[in-house]
Amino acid sequence: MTHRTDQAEALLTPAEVAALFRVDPKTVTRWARAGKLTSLRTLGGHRRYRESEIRSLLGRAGIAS
Amino acid sequence: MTHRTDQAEALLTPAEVAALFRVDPKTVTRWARAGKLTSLRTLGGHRRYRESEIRSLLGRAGIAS
DNA sequence: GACTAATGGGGTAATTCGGGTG
DNA sequence: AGTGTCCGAATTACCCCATTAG
Repeated sequence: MTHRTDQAEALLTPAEVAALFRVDPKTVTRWARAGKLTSLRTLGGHRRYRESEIRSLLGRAGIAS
Repeated sequence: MTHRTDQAEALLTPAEVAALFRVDPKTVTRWARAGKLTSLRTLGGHRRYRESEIRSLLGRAGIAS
């Protein structure tokens, strides 16, 4: 392995997160603004979300079905 | 030891940078053209990016706005 | 030299951003 | 307080094909 991409963490787009929660992408943006979600930014300003965090949040809601 | 990277700067390919930011490789190219990223060129004209710079930009994770 | 995957350049859809509004 | 929608502007994604990387 020549190239090391160690800290690579899976990221999700706003649309993907919105689909998982069944909400509008804009709502996901509001969650990020409110600090309820950790968001990275592309150099163009678009948000990316940590898949691990999303899964974690979804898991809690999923258990209590 | 695979390579001697003593004094050489670690470089990343467009695809690797794209994967880290969860964007299309073409988008990384646009960032380079816009001067948002430092890019070296292979003798054939393909771009390579400094891993240190990329990690620095990604390091702004966790800073929820 | 031949081969596969990736990149560059260009154009054109699809998302996202931000603010404002129900 | 929380969410969905409309708008314009900016950013990103997907399409082609010629060239480069390995």
